[in-house]
Amino acid sequence: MRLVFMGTPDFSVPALRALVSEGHDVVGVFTQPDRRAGRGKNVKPSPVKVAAEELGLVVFQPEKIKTSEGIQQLRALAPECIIVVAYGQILSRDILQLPSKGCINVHASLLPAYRGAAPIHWAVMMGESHTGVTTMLMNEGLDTGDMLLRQEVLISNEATTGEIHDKLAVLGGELLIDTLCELEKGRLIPIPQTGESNYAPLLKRDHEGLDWSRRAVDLHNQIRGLNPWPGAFATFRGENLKIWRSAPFLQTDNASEIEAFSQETMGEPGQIIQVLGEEMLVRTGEGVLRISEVQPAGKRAMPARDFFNGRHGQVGEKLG
RNA sequence: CGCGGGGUGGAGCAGUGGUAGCUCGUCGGGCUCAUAACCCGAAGGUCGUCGGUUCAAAUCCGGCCCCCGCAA
Repeated sequence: MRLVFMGTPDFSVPALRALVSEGHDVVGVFTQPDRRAGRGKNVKPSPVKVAAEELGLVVFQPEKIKTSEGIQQLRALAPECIIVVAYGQILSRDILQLPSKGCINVHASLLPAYRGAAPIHWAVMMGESHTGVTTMLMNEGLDTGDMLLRQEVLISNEATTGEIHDKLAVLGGELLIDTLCELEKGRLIPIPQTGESNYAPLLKRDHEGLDWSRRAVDLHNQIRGLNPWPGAFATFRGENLKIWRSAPFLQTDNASEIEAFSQETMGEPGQIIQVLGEEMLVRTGEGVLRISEVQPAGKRAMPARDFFNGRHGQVGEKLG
């Protein structure tokens, strides 16, 4: 089938590669323009652009695809179907109607849950036990089109957004191939999205701060949900401190730790109860959080104990 | 030239001109029913790199390499 692919970040790359290796005719790839990004503000191509060029595909990077120029480029390619995987631009009605077989989107959630820009982050942060990928026929709403196929995955209690992201990126590619296969056979039955939906908005700075009066489990979900990007942070002696790895304290843990747990009644949320092994034990609004990996500004990530040692930390000091 | 922090024994840090120190770890010994707790002792560093200033540099000056936070 004659396809146009639209995508931008790492998440989109496995899908693009899958299309090519399955022999689909990808006649053009649309991705966001190169932007100044990172330290030093150097211009960087998107991951999709890098992959597309490596695969020898033609790349288009309109600033706004819905302008007449973008639409003309697209029309000239005469795609039968447009595949969209995290492109980052809204497709207007005339674009949606351009391909005869419609526009298919791969979205990283089990729709209608977690529509929007950051579905994986939010699913992990909310402590969901599972999530998945869904393919759908795009319409003008935000992730509201009729669903085609879906694939579920489990989110373990320790899983990070990064791990789920990588898993879903690959599964998304596979699901896309299946979807196209069924589409060609005319066997797809679009299913309207019904039931409760919610949104997973773009992450903002205030989603990253840790509030120690929350429950240890919730804090842990937030921490792994923001790993490896952008990272949850607390403060120590007024300086920002990213918290990368944690675990809520469990009663099944060993005896010496239960002793620590008993001290929970003493101290306030955010207070460092003690340092055990590589971990700092911190009192929260409910339960104790074990913090194992942190990163001060300007430094690389390190075991919590090393951080504590280097600062000559005192038990009883508080994280903000 | 976007803003900024940093490269010091295995780890994390202190140390702004006069032969390097702290916490942890490691090794040996002791205490203990026991311990990641406590006590005693020990090993381990060309202070990122190249060059300059100086009687003398981790500390001052210049070049280079590398790591990271913010912002995007």
